[in-house]
Amino acid sequence: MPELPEVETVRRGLLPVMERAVITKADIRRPDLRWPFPPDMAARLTGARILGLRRRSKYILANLDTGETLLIHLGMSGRMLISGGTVGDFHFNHPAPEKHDHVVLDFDNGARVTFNDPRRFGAMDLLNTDTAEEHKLLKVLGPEPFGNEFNETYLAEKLATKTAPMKSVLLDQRIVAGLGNIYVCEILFRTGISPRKQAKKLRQRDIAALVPAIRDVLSEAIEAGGSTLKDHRQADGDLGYFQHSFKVYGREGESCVNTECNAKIERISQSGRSTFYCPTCQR
DNA sequence: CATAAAACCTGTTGGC
DNA sequence: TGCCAACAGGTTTTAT
Repeated sequence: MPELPEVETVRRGLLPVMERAVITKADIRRPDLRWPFPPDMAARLTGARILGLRRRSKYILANLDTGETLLIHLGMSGRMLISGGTVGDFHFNHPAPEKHDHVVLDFDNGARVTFNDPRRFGAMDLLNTDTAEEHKLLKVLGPEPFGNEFNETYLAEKLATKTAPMKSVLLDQRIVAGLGNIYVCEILFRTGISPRKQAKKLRQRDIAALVPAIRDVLSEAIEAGGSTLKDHRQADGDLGYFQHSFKVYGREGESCVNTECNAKIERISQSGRSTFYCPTCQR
């Protein structure tokens, strides 16, 4: 489900119910997702107050007042659903747990946050807040696309020696963090770069164009509340809308959106993932 | 080291 | 309607 825009949308949805709230109960309904949970995770979460929620790449990080940070990754199919709480005079009840509801957190404000993940590629872990960046899952990440570290000079240096195709390179979280299959396709279309193009063969002007294109596509997607394909929901249950703005993703066989272009969008497979692109507009 | 393929899971979809 | 293959938003691990 989630690339950076979806994760950011989920974070923003969780913020009003989780920030400053205390976890009154942690129901860990199975021992693992992608990896085993810390065996005492429930005890370490219970009674903790959430001081803040931030995002690093596709990870949500909840800073606790216990000196620990709760790390959350949604994998391919993970969702965070809010229930309960009080809006005005109206009190909402909690629904019974459903299939694939793996972790249920209750808060002192009456709200409940449920982690649901059918494919279980998601993850949760607890780490020391002071050394969070050293966590094995975080230390391998490249710069945030919106950060100052990510710029034309940096990208040019990273691409200079790579023989891999641009599609693979932009999916590589060590180069820039947060992009996934959908948004890489959209970014390459917007910049007119072929997904098959070897990274080292990019022209400087294309490298220069990539930096703002990455930021623009991600910003627009966040603005739209992410993309809803199969199961992405904002934390409040609303749908994202950016899927209506896809220019190539999922459009195999359709006409290219450029009116002066007569080509059809093609789908190819690159390192096991589907790539959608216009063979005429992207060179 | 760089790159590609396989692996982890379950659910949905489309073709026959 | 039923069955089965293909595919799905990710990322680590294993192989080449």
